[in-house]
Amino acid sequence: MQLSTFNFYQDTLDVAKNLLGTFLVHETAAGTTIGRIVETEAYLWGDPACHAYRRKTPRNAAMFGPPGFAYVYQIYGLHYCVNVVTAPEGVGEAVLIRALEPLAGIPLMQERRSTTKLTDLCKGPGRLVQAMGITKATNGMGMGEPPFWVQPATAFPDWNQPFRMVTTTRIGITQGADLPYRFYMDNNIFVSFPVRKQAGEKI
DNA sequence: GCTGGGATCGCCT
DNA sequence: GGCGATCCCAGCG
Repeated sequence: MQLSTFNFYQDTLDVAKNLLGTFLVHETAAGTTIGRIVETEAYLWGDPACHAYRRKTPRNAAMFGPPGFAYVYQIYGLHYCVNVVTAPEGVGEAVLIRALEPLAGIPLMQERRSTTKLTDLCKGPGRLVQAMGITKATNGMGMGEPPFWVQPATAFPDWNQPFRMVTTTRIGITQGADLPYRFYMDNNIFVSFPVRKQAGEKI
């Protein structure tokens, strides 16, 4: 399998858009899982919803590192979410991966998630983390090479289908709630909240 | 040093 | 659709 050539050194909003259609691969002792990224959100420097907004702490330290590394954090004391760190070292920006279309290692995902329903495996940031076997130990790991990496959309031609991108506001935040920083594949059943305020749309 | 809220999910009704 | 679980840290005092 070719190694990743995904370019993490882009504007964070471009990384969020360009991650759609790429493949997230995780090799573990239990097996390899692969999912197609169908939903992302961008968190920018100076954005009040961004975990790096205030200052560097032990929790958000990975966000301040160089692009292409993982930022994993615990939310609501229970679940974990995974981000791709972007922006130069010292600048805390990242892209949250919110949903995947399960493609390989599905039995392993089903075992980890305790369900066989395909749409319950990776639909939502906490779920995909569990299905892929990502833990807090993944925090700070590189995402450009095994065992955990992003494959460009062209890596698996059979799974690389065309899609239309939808831009909306982000999920579950109060600060910066009106910013159009969420991107997902139109009409994809693995997207977590298909109906949301879209870019330029009035409520 | 205490308090409150958060980039969520699963179970209940 | 509503709620409880339960960790990290910011803000206030």
